[in-house]
Amino acid sequence: MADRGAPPTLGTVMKSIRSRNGWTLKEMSAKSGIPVSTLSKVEHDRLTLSYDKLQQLSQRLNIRMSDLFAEDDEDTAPRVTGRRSIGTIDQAVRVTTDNYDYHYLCTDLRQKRMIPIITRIRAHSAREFGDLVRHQGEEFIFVLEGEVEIHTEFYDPVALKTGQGIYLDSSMGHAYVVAEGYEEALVLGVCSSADDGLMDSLMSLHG
Amino acid sequence: MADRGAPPTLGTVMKSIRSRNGWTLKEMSAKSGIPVSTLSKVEHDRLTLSYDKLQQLSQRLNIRMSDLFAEDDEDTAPRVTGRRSIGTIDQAVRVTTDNYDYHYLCTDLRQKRMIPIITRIRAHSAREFGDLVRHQGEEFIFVLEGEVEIHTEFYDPVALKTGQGIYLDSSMGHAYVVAEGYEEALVLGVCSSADDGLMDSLMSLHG
DNA sequence: TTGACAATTTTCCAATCAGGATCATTATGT
DNA sequence: ACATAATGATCCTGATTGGAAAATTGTCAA
Repeated sequence: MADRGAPPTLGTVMKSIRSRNGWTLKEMSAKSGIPVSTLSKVEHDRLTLSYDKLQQLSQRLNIRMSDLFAEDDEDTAPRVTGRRSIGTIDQAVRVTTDNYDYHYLCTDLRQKRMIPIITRIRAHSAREFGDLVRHQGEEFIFVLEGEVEIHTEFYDPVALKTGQGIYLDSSMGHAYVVAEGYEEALVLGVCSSADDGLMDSLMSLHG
Repeated sequence: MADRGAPPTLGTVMKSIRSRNGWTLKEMSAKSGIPVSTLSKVEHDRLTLSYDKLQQLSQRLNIRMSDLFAEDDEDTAPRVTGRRSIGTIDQAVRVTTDNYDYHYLCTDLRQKRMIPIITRIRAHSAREFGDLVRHQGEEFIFVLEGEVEIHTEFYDPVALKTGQGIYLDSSMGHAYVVAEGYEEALVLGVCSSADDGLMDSLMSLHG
């Protein structure tokens, strides 16, 4: 049944969690370590919880954060099948760092499983690049122009010509630099997981 | 990045989100609607946020709750820990269908989250192509050579030139055909792997 | 049905903290 | 020196926690 207008508050969610498990406020209080009075107030929307309490709740009650915040429940949210986004480099969201020049594609599409990024590489040596980069997830890099040298934590450096690609575990330290004899190189990268890029350490380390 | 003992506070998380996107506090403030002073305090762990602010943040910044709370998400954990695979078109696993000529890259790497495929397109019209294709997951297609016409279930056809890409929900019917005036087209596709059943459905539909 | 009586829930209150505005200070880069 | 970014220091209103006291609800025997 359609998710009728009722905007699910934290109180609603908490109450449903509690009754679903047949707990009294006292029991829930014991399990969560949050006083009965507070729980009561939350359930009546006279109060919400702050970060620490939410975390405490999620941990002690063994529930996921996404359960506390009303996110699409496959029961209530009619899965909109059919989204798409066209990505061109000049419509891309551009982010510049010392080593890279990122062009995030299709940023209008949220919550995607993969992040496509066109990247211009500037560094010409591992030394110039600096520390290897690590982040969550996996990535696939495909060379569009020039030639790229892939440095990783556990392998010897390897060169990729235009038209070649590499797939790697992003949590393994890695760095892409322009190969000998080239000024620049352009690659298409696709990163798995968490929306909106995972290039955190890139930016913080080399921004 | 190894999940070293560092206790992931809200401040830590927020800071990494911010630097990952290359935002200043001011920019992040504008995007999120939360004052700079508050953001600064949060990042320095002199403050946390309460339910409504967290929700506001997650909505305005288009990030998921699970990103705000650093919970190891199996969604983001690499399945190919510390591994890599180089993919060239001539080492690819080739699969031929009526409409496409697939070159599966990096097939030596199992259990990956994404499947990179170089595809040569032969069909020149939706009619010639036949029924639209549907399968689980999402895909990003990038045009390497020629020009491609993207037909989908819910959108008008659109043409992609070399260097352009499209990201779409694969469960929406789709078909790629060569655009007018071109003999063939070559695209790089990356499919989110829901895992490996993909190859089967592709092959059964067009084999 | 009524009157204990206990369990559960809600209200009340005090201490603390979140949230925001403003000004001062310290880099950093132009 | 100048603009921008980041941080710190106040100050203030309103929200949050949590303990304890009231109110509600449920149970059961007479």
